[in-house]
Order: sequence, then C-alpha cells, then structure tokens
Amino acid sequence: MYKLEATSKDCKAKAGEITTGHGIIKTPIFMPVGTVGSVKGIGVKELNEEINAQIILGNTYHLYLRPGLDIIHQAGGIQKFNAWNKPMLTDSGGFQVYSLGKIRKITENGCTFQSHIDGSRHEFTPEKVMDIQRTIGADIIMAFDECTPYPCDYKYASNSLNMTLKWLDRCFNRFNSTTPLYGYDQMLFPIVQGSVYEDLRKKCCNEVIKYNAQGYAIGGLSVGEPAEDMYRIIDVCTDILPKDRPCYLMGVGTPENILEAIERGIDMFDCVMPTRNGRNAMLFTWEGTMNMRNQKWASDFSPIDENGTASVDKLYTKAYLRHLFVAKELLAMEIASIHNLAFYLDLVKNAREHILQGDFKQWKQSVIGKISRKL
RNA sequence: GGGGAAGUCGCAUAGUGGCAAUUGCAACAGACUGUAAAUCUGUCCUCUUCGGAGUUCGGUGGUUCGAGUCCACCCUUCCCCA
Repeated sequence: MYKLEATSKDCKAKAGEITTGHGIIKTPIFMPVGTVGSVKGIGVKELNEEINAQIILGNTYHLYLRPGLDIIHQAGGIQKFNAWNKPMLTDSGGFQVYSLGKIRKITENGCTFQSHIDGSRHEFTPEKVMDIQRTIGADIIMAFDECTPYPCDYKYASNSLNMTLKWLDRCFNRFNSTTPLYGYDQMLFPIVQGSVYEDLRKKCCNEVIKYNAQGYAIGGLSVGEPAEDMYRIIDVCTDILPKDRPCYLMGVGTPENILEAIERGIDMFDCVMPTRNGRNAMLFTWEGTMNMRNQKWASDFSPIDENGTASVDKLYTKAYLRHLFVAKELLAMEIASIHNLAFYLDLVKNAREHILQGDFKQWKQSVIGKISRKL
C-alpha cells in the first residue's frame, strides 16, 4: 500500500510511504542489491545501523538455483532465512534474460536458462516465476519480463514488449490464483518495457495500469543508452503511471541518475553500483567520486568522507583505505560498500526532505554538479 | 686453487640467427547501472604530430645481409671439489 505524502512544488518529485508486511518504506528509496539474499560483504547489523537500509533486493533466478526453494521454504521465507526481517523485493529473473544472453533461450512459453553454476537447464515461465517468488516470500515481487538490450531495433523492441505483456497477464493470473505462504501479503509490480521508443513505452504504460497494481516498475533502462534517452523515457512513463502508486526504476543508477529520476517522479531504485564499484575501490561522496586505488591517496590521512553518515567514514583515513585496497584486504571492500550504500541512502533521504520542503529541484541543481565530478 | 652453471625492460621468467623482445608479479590509470564481476580493460625502455622514430638483452671486440641468440676475451654472481 502506498501513501503519497507530497509532490515537490517545482517538479514531479514525490515523497511517500509504502506499507509492507515487514514494515514501512519511506520514499524515494534506494534498495541495496542482495542478489543471493545477502548484500555482498555486508551484514544485517551494518545494513540497519550504518546504512539505514529500509528494503533490500533478492533475485529469483539466483535464489532458485542456490540455496533452492526447498531450503527457503523450510526456513520460513527469505527474511527468516537471511535474518533481515524487514521489507524485501525480489527481481523476477527478467534481468537474467538480458544478462545471461549467451546461455539462455527465449521460447514461446518462457525462457530456458543454462545455470551459470553447473550448466544444468531450467525453464522459467511466468507461472513458475510467480510460484518461485511466492516461495521466496519477498514483500514485493516482480513480473517476469524481458529486459531488452541497447541498442535494440524497433521491431525487436515491439515484439519483445508484446511478449512481456503476454507474460504479464499470465503472471497476474497465477498471482491472483495463489496465496502468500508466510502470513503476510505480497505485491506484484508490472514492468514497463519498450526500449527507447516513446510510443512503445506509452502503449505499455497504458496496458499495465489496467491491472491496478500496487506499484509499477520501469525496466529496460540503464543498459547502455545515453542518459538523455533514459530521462526522456522516464518522463513519458511517469506522465501516464498513477501518481498514487510507487514507481520503481529498475537498475538505476549513478547518484546523478537517481536525482534526475526522482525529479521525474520515481520512488524506488536499486543498483549494484554502490556495492560493486565499492568492491572495485570507487567511492561516491557529496563532493564527487574517488578511486581509492589511486596513488594520490597514499598519504592522505584525512577521514574517508567528512560528510559521510557511516561510522567508517570518520573512523578510517583515505590513506588506510587505499592501503587496504592495494593489499587486497577484504576489509577494504566492506568499508567501501558500507560507505557507498550509506551515501546512497543519505542521498535519497536528503531528496525526500527537500521534496517535503517543496524545493527539490532547486536543491538538486545545487548538488548535482559536485557529486558527478572525479576527485 | 680446480670444476660446473648463469647474467634479458622494478622483480621473476621466455627466447637457440630476422626481436622493442614471452609470460607472471609489482606499479600506474580507466571501466563498472533490475550482480555469471573481491571483476574486466589499458599503459608499463625513451621520444612522438600516435603514422612512427631512436636506443636496448653484464662489458668489449669479432663472425654474419642480419646477433639477446654464434665466437674470443674480460667483469659479476651462484653451486660443487680442495
């Protein structure tokens, strides 16, 4: 259930609340990605106390392969299994239709994957993906879609969209004819596709709103298209999608992308960037990004991030963090991941405050130049 | 003192007549967007208008159209025997 609390006076930016069986999510929100049920390198304690995460992601394809549905079911659902015990969202495997391009085959019925772990073959259909997500037990589950690549010619995008819409209908049929397994409700979000083509996106938005879903997602962006295309498509979609439902922009993005998308009416984000780039020594800050492997930090004994909200930001110095990365210490990746996620959550928290104040766009203008530069 | 082995771009390695010269590490930089990523890419003798140009393989001579590679001597290091 979503409650729209405010819309910024100077743009489409929304602030709201999503109520789930595991608690309330204040939007706009960034959701750390925990593909296999774990946010890489980070424990629940840090997610709660350092990062202030409100909801995390899991992935249907990955959890289905490992540990498998039987284990998750025995555990009593994913939030019992991973000890997070707060809101979760599972992606459907639609992204793997894209990212596992070479080891999957799209069929009329669904999609056949070859496991990236052992090569075994598995077929995902919309029905099966609903059943799996019922078993995993996330509060928000996603429709099974094809995330189209970029570039993508019009004909492919159009055909793919038609298939995704057929799959969506089958998803809702199965979703509506089954019940949650663990005593709390699940919400199914449709995913808008249509590549960078405005007419396809409009068509898709008009189709998905017929399901009167609890929330909607925009997929198929941040796959290599120019940022301007992404912003243009978001605008087209959020003009059609209902304002009184949360809108989730899948897989986005950089801090700049997130602010631009919030301005255009997006409520929810997820992205591997803060964790993956963190593991690869890149830090995001209000002042810009830093490559912590760079020689220039070798004897910089200032705190990692003076403006950071996580305790690691002031506890450790840049020079020490660089040393840890150069020495390939695990701690480096943990510190960077905590820092980046805390920054992302701080970013959306600040955005929310300015939406509530009504000056989001003005505030965004004042920070966007800084956060994008390289230090 | 006698016998044997070896010296290659930071380190370690390849190379047995066509070589600016293999590979690994280190170093330096870049990428990463619903995670097949603690990963991947590039640079790594000097200069460059990025087309090339110039100097290189312990040293000095020599053989050869051509030498890191073959020959002679010298220097250095390691191993074995005294």
